[in-house]
Amino acid sequence: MQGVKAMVSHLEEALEKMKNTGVRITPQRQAILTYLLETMTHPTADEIYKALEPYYPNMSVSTVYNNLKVFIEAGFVREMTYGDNASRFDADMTAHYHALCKVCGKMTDIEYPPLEEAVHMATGQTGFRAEGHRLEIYGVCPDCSVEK
Amino acid sequence: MQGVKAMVSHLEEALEKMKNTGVRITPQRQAILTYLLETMTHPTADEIYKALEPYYPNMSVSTVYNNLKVFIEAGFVREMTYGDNASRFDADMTAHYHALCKVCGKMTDIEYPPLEEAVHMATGQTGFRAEGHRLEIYGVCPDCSVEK
DNA sequence: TTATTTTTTTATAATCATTATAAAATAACA
DNA sequence: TGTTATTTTATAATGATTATAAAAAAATAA
Repeated sequence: MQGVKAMVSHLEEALEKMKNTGVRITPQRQAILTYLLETMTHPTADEIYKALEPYYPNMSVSTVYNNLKVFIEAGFVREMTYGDNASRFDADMTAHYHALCKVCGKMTDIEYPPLEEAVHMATGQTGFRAEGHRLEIYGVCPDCSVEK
Repeated sequence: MQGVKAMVSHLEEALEKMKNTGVRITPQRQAILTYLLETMTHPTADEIYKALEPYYPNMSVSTVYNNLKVFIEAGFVREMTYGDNASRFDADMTAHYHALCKVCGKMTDIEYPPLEEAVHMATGQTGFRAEGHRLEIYGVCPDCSVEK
């Protein structure tokens, strides 16, 4: 949870960085970024769009998507992807985790002792009743590291 | 990595359990499950469909989806979801993890020391060059635990 | 300032994974 | 064998995201 002060400075920092890298600071961009910094709910693109629609009556959903991509590339925003790839299925029900290659999309098993402690701490902290968890490493697989 | 022996027994076990719970063992079901047990590539629904198409020329994609759901409910298969929900965006770039409520969809922050060790071990094991990682707890949030 | 160029936004259509629906096929059971 | 329940198929619908092209806005040059 970040305070108002940190939030404002994050906004200023972001605007500064955008200015320096030649990315225009449009009203829509400022609104989307401000909304993301203000809200704690990890909104979807559509939620952002709906929240800003009253203030920007003819803003397009594309604008939200386009600018989210800009922010992600600039490192201001992080995406938790659930929507742009197909689900993958695994018949190995033993406890294990996965590494995903961002180049070729390959998914590799990781053998690692279950993160009981982390899960326990998380449930205590959030009050969640945990039914499962996933750890995923994102990066480049050895095959894709070779070339280039 | 599971051996052929374990695989066969998993198949038999699954077929047995299906028989006991009144789920019919159709050729398509057996083919999908066998393929999932044989392959190590964590295939998508479409990959499964394409792999089995030559042998079952008029099988439908729906059949793949339907039966994957059956297997998941029976506990034979696990789904790594990337495709049935919208992405969520977070402007808090500090290292933290998330808990997701399967009832209301709410996403809650978890403060936890970064899993450096797990990531390090994973990169050593897989040869991946890691650029990031995610830990997610799945379960029911306190609000949704109350009612029912 | 005005004209020109570049970037951004908008509106709309296209794509892709997934789900819903209903008819046809199959299997179980009486 | 006839009847019922389940499963498969084919097709359409949905929903998130991306692509495209024209319009608008901002930056730059003259």
